[in-house]
Amino acid sequence: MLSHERKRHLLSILSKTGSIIAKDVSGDLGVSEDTIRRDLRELARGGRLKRVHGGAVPVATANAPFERRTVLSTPEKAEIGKRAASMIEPGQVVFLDGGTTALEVARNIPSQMRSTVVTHSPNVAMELLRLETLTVEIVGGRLMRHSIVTTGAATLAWLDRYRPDMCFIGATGLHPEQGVTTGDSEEAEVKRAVIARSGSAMILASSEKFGAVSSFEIASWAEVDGLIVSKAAENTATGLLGHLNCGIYASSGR
Amino acid sequence: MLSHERKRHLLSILSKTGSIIAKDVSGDLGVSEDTIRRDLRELARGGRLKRVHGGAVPVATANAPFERRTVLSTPEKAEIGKRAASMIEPGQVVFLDGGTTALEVARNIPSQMRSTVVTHSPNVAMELLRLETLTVEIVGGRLMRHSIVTTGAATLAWLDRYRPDMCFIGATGLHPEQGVTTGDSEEAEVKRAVIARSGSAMILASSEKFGAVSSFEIASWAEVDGLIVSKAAENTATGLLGHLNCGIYASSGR
DNA sequence: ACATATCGTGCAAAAACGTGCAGAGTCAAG
DNA sequence: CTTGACTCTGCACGTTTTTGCACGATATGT
Repeated sequence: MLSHERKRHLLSILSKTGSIIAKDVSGDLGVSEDTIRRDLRELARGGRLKRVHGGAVPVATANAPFERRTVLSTPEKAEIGKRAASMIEPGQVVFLDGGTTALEVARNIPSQMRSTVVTHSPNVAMELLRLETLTVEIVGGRLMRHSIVTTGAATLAWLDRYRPDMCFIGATGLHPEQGVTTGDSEEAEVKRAVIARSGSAMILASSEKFGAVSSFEIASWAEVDGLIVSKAAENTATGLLGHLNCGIYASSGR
Repeated sequence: MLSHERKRHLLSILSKTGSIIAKDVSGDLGVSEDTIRRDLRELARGGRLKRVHGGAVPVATANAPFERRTVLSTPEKAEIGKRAASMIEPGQVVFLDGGTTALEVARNIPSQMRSTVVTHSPNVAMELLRLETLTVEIVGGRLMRHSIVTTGAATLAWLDRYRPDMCFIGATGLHPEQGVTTGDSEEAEVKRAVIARSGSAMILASSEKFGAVSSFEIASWAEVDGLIVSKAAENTATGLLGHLNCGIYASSGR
């Protein structure tokens, strides 16, 4: 057995069982403990594992950069996400906005779904990679630190290439007279542009946005095709916005 | 038996069993060990395999199923990342590739750095958001599931808008004669395009890539301005690639 | 604190290595 | 057909790497 092979075997044991006991391995491989110890020392020098008395353990998993921003997600948002995801048909091209609710949409797309999702949010895109049969496209541009979406002239120019069947857009204000609004002008521009190019426009509407108005208009109600709300918020939504020519799609509950 | 035939046989053994032991093969084929060793040396020179004491193993790249997940980041990559990050000057526009080593570059950029980083990898972009004073831009396109970068015609078209001062590019093969290579043609195209548009091109070179050749060329050595390596790998790098007109930038150690 | 297991280092034998060289085979020009 | 240049292969020889063992030092557990 080649020494290189032996080292690979050691790393493989480590990743499978989480630890190495020098004596056991030396028996299994039919070489002396000294040899195993030497191998372990060299691997440790290369930082591939951590040497301990009696054997070795995996190197400290201090680097867990994932989930660096533990997104606060509420049950309501998850419910909306599930309802929105259920509207996606195979073969469609769908635009998905950024934000926590849109992330919930991504999380609830059924596996094996065969369609194309376009997004301008890197963390939504990362979440979508979970789905093996999905085509994911990212719209580039300058990345906004707070909302984790791309915006700006570049993003707008890029968007011009897409004509999605449907889009799911987040908003911070949903007011019967003031329309759909959000708090950042750049983001509002992107959302406007997406809605203008989409076959149908769905707003992800968590209940705390009802009746609120933010500084920048995304769309009037005439431009919006549907509102996705939780079951608990259905009545409130209908009371406030039901007279508008805009479908209200409520989740069936948990 | 012809030497060419023998070499094919060697490669076939390698792909089947994952390693070659010179003595065994020489016995099976009825030729001397010297001949096998010569063959192995030549194949290694061409980057088709990696020579080790006692025989040969596959060149360290794509076909390592279990290492893919476990070896997310090694100390060597972190070291390279730190060295690369230290080369970024305030005010510069820098392109950062995708991949684990590039991610380490992102992690090691000092806070308060005022420059612009362009990347086609959403997870690198997410990491860069840590830096409050940095401007981050994403190059859009179709997202590759495996490598987590965007590629394709859209990405290439978009790249045309950038002229970075410097770029940091990952690769899976670094061979004195075969140049810089990687395992996916779409990714190779993007890397090529970036290098062509950058003031200077730096390759993130972890040691297991030395002497390896992958299927698609990224650049010849003439097009590359520098190689970033760990301290431990500096001598190997100089020995193998030092004669090329290409700077070797070693980290100062941990 | 003491017994036991494990560790690191120095050392020597064995295995594998690279290199130079010579014989055998190949091929093309004369 | 002969000759000479060339390549491929195996062998000899000195060098390097790997490996197992001995021995004193260090860590672990009761």
